[in-house]
Amino acid sequence: MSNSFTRTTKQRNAVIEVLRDHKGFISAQDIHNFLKNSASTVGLSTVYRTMTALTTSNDVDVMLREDGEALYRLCSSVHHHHLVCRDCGTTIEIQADYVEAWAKDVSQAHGFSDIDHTVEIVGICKKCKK
Amino acid sequence: MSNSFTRTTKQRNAVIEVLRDHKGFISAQDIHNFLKNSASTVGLSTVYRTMTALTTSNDVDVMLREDGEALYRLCSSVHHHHLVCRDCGTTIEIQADYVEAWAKDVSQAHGFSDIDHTVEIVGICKKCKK
DNA sequence: TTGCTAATGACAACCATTGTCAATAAGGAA
DNA sequence: TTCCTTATTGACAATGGTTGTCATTAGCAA
Repeated sequence: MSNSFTRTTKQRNAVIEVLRDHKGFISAQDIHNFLKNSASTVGLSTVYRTMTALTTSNDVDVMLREDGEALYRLCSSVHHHHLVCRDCGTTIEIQADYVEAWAKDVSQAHGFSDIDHTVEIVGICKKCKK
Repeated sequence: MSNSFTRTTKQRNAVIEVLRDHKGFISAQDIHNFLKNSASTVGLSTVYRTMTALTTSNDVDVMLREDGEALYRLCSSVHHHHLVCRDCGTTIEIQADYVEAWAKDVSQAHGFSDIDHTVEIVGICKKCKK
């Protein structure tokens, strides 16, 4: 955790706690709702601010759902992609050097520079298949 | 164009015209603004309705910008990915059988089924590099 | 304990998108 | 061509996620 907070607060810890306990991606709204029904309430603004900070420091990954809502997840800091269950949200991090190389090659071949890429695979996991 | 409209209207033609003339992705709001300053005004609701229909019929690709706003683009109907210029929006369609196969392999290896995947490469094109 | 100020939270503001509904117009029938 | 049915439109309201505002609160260093 290499975030850029200058102070430690219980609110932030509560948010990070939720992220830790939650396997898979979760929205800011859901984090807020979850905490509402718990001992430590945290304001919605604070949840958003915390997510922005954690995103900037690369402690969480962001993913956009089809309707545009942002989903967050604690993650390893090395570059990776996701295999996400459409049903339960369970997420597996994937590393794929070949895909990285491919993205680089393709873009260079077309004269593109300063490349960034997104690779997400969404499906139904074994558990939800039943 | 295999859309599911039961009638032809000038509004819809105007929207499709804009998509034709625009190289790269464009938002519904921008299509609306563009038409506002032209001969044929089209209501915002109609733009959205048209985009929804064209998306359903697979005549346009949708892409979500970082802020969650949806961007649209006329496209070939075969499955493909995009190489997009962050600056001018110019888009190149990419086909990559290897990546398809990889996505399938990885997900099967983890017990996932009913797979869908997204691959987007964003960078700066040659023209904008200057 | 005190003081500075980062951080919080309630609420308003923003803005893309969707819903509503009366008015309009496409296009087949007569 | 004219009439009629109804798909489509457009102005406007409503929704909902996200960001901005600002007075109040609370880390934490001295």
